[in-house]
Amino acid sequence: MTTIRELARRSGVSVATVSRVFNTPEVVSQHTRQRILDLAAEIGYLPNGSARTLATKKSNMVGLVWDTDHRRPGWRHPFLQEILVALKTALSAHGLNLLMLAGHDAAGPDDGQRYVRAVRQHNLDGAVIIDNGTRDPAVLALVEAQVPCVALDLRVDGPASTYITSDNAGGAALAVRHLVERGHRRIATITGPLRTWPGAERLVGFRAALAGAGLPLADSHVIEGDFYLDGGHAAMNRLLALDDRPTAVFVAGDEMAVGAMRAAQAAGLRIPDDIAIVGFDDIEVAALIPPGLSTVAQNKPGFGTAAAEALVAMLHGGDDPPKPTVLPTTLVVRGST
Amino acid sequence: MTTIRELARRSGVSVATVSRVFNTPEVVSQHTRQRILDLAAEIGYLPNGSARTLATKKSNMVGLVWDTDHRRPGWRHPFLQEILVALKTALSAHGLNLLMLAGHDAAGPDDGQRYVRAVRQHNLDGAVIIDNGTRDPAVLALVEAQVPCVALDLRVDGPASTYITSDNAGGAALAVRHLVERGHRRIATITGPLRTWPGAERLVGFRAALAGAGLPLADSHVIEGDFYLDGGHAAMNRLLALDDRPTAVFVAGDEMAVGAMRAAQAAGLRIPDDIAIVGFDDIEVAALIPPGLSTVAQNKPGFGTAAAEALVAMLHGGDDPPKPTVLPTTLVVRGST
DNA sequence: CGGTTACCTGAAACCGGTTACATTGTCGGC
DNA sequence: GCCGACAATGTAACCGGTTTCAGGTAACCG
Repeated sequence: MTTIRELARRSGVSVATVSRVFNTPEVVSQHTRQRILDLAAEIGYLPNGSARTLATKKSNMVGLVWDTDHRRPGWRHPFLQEILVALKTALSAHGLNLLMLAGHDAAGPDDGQRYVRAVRQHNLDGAVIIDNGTRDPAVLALVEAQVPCVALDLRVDGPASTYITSDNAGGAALAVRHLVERGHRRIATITGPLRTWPGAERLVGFRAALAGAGLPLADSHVIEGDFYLDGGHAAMNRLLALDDRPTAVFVAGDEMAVGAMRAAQAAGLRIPDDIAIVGFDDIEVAALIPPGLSTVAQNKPGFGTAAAEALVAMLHGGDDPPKPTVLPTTLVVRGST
Repeated sequence: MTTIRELARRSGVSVATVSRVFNTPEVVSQHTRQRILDLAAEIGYLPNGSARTLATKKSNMVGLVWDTDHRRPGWRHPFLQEILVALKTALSAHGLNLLMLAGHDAAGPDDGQRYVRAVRQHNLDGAVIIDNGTRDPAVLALVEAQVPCVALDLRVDGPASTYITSDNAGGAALAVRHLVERGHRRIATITGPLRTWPGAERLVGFRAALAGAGLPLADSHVIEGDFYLDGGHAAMNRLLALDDRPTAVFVAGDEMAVGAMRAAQAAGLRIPDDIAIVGFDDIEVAALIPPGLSTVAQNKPGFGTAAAEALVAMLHGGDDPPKPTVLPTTLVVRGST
């Protein structure tokens, strides 16, 4: 484990000069710089990150806040992996690493300050928050503490935070217009949890698009779901039991949509002839389950890259946080409509 | 940002005593300890992780090596999310955090030492490696550098490393015995990439179980796949074109199995009557795609918890690395057999 | 009552970097 | 020939902890 003093000694300069070679190379003469770099490569010198962080208070690490929903043990994010890949790639291009922060199951006190504590303790430069639908006070504490934050699918608002989200309302409208074009007039919806931003926005877009098409919407045709398969299944059963059963359903999440399709099929209905279904997300199963789920696709890697860019902008820029990013959605038509 | 000196000053003791309160509380008198702890809580003192790491050379962070396969942009791990949840939970119970290391797409030189560099630079205590099928030299360099490592589904061998894997051979045998019980005699297989440990082992188990049942295996009935949907599709088409077409196929990965099912269905075959299929993994789609994919289920969270335990054992234990963990597999029977 | 011993605490060196400030040497201009 | 500007480097304080070593006090013992 060679240190900076060792390298300085061997190259006959002071530690300050060596330090400058790595931090402000332009101020050290071409000649000594090259000599030091060569020697560094030869003896395999690596600056110690902790020492550097201690001195500069910058760690080049950002926290990843992604906690499970303790009320829902089996909770899965529909496309966490795609986000993570894109996020990691985009961050590491800027020399940033991702530290996964311990959630509510961590050791130690859980007073709603756990993320703030982690950030302070590790000198994290910022954080990326992946919403899990629980209104976790620890997350809010993070934006309140003015840690540079970018949240995914969670609307946060603070002097050092911004968020990334899909065009949820627009996507819902795409779905509605598609169904209207197919001739549907009685269109219902199974929403996400309305306390979540995507859940709420997709319903807003749905309502607006229906109104825009001059179509009525019965209260019974709006059922709040939970983004889970079973929830979609149950919600669809309630819709099917109605006297004025809809001919089409916009389901605000693919997982639920799959559950809804199964409920419809179990009830002996044919898709799309007896009932059409449009989902949201475009997860892998959507293409695989017969007759194919038409759905509103989200730009999954876009979340990761946009989050990274926004965060880097905050870290380097310094001034106001970037405006929220709204990722466009696209309609993917398959057999269910 | 209160420091240890500040806390020491305010509580009228030396920094050494404060430090001891947090590290070796038993050596400081009950009375002063309590006083310091109270004051610490009151003014919100948090030990600085970087300073601590600098002094102790322990960071309480472990690296997560999980890189994408650059030859396969869309590559997804079949159950990364389950592993991550379990891993994170189990590690944080021991006060350990997970640092996601930048892969081949990182900034800086890529000479096969990138993970070793990252470990040294951040003083990581160890690493968890999730195999991606590429024989990445940077991963091997990590175990060679004797960084405490535990690998998932990758057989590594070193004085400071161990691995976790499913009982791949046993699982394959479960599948074969199940098919034999159903009366099948001509059983083929679509394997994973044979350079991967699961790919190779599942074939070994398959062969052994067939032999154990006294059944022959034609060379043409073994097709090497790639764990991808399209690969499974193509491989199945090759099997279907054979003169002695098998009546059952053991497909060594669910993703491929789904592709295989679609190929069979596209060829007008009925599942399971014309051809039976057993997969491996038990991913979510397996239950959703009609008629339901019978499959060998892996203990997905088990990978994460076992990895955490093995790593903790290495970090605390100090002596020989723990024996490799082999997680039991179970057969899940659905409509495809 | 003197000498151990055990227990608690403090002083100071150290971990490996960064950086404000001081120093040295060169060069151009007058 | 002197002065100021500038470029290159060195000195040393500092970041916030941990830990070795030594010192002081009280209890215990014969």
